[in-house]
Formats: sequence, structure tokens, C-alpha cells
Amino acid sequence: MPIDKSLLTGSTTTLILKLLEEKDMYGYEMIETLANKSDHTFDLKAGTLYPILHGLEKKELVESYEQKADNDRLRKYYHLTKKGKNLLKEKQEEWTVFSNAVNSVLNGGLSYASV
Amino acid sequence: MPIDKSLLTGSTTTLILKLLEEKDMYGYEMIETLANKSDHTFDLKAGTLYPILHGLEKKELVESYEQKADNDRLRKYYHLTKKGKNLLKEKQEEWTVFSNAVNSVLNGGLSYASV
DNA sequence: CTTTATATATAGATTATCTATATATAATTA
DNA sequence: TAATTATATATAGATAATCTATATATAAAG
Repeated sequence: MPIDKSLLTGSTTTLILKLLEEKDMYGYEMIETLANKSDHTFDLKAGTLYPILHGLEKKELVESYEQKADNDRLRKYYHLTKKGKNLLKEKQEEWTVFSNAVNSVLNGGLSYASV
Repeated sequence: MPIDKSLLTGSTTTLILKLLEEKDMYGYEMIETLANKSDHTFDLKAGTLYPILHGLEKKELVESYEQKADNDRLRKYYHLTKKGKNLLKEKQEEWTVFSNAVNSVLNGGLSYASV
């Protein structure tokens, strides 16, 4: 079932940084990986992702370099910087605080501390 | 730690509807209840809440009526309609799908292996 | 009597994401 | 061989949700 996309606001950057924590990736690969890992709950459009990547690079959270694939196709890989790693850590903590708070309201005051 | 407010986008309506599922409330009360239940993670501004309430009423998800408090102060109470209850149910399911998907990415849960 | 808390309201700004469109090459299918 | 689909990146303009700032009014507290 497709979810209201506005839910993603504020989380997209965190998800992208998280992917890059595991390994360097190119844009198209991120779209596919996110779709797979989320069971297609996240189907980021190219027009959404690329501007975000440009913004992350401008803020020095990621660095990019070009590299040819086996088929000679040129891809633009992104690498997480130290600064990006630090932000990711913060953002993951924010997500925990936020999702616990939502669950507190939706579950009638009970909060989840367990992992 | 104050969280990035953009995370709330798309969830605010769900939280408000959830409060009204328990009992009728007036705006100011919702702001305080949300702050309390979320340990002040949610500190909705009046200028954020009231326009949302007007929108919910327009969509017939809530109904309003005025009532005087003990101190003669006039309050505008909101009541969840049948339509609102149905939407709430949907929104709660959406939240579950969404938060599970985020956790899948952030906790490195699902792998390619299964796909 | 002055400030703070309670209570509601609206206009305008901000910002993240979406839609639509554009380009180009590789791989597949007709 | 030609046409189509998948891969890959990019940008302009639109949309929508929330925030900031401002306004009004009364009750309670200092």
C-alpha cells in the first residue's frame, strides 16, 4: 500500500546518508536500494533524489567522484564525509526520539524504549 | 534535544485525530496534551494548530461546538466524526508501514538476498 | 496595575518534496 | 535494423505542510 509521501519529509536525507554509510553509491543505485530495503514503501523519484544529493555535496556531507562501470557507462558515486557521518548519527537519534514520541501518542501514552 | 520539525510533516493530522478519538478537546488543550504525551518533543504552535483544525472541519473529519468553561471562558471543542475515525485508522496503518520501512533501512534489516 | 497564561485567528514566508521535462547511452525486443 | 525500455543524471516550476509573526481578548497572578 502506498503511503502519504509527506511522511517522508525530514527523513529522506537520513535514509540517503545511511545508505552511504555502508558503501559508496551512485544516485540510481540509491533509488533501487531504498525501494528494495523498504519493500517499495520508498520509491524516490529521480527528480527528488538528485537535487538532494547536490545539496548534500554543497554542505560537504558527501563527496562525489565519477567512475566507469563495466559497460563503459559513467556513474557519479557519492561518498560519506566525516561531517556527514556525524550528521547521520544525530539524525538517527532524532528519528528515535521522534518515532517514540509518535508511538507514545498513538499507543495511548505507552512509550517504547526497547530496540 | 529538540528534533527537526520537518519530521512532523504528514504526522500532525494523525496525532490530532488520535487525541480526539479519546475525547472532545479544544485547541489549546490539544497543544498541551501533545506536549505532555510526547515529553515536549511536540510543541505545536497555535499558529500551526488552528489552521489545521479549520481544515479538518472543512473536510468533515471533525465537528466543532462552543462551550463555556467553569470560569465563563468560551472554548471551541472539536469532536471526531465517523469520517475522521476512518481516516485515523488508515493513518495509523500508514504510520506503521512508514516507520517499519525507515527502521528497515536504519537497522540494515532486509537484504538483497530475499529479492 | 502590569504581566503572564489562556484561547483563538489569519497572513505571509519557508522549505522539502513532487511533477514534468530534458538529455544521453545500453540493452532488449519487434 | 528499428523501436522501445532500462539505466543514469539534471533542472525548472508547482505543490503542500508547517512556521513565524502578528492580532485580539479575557482570566489569573504578581
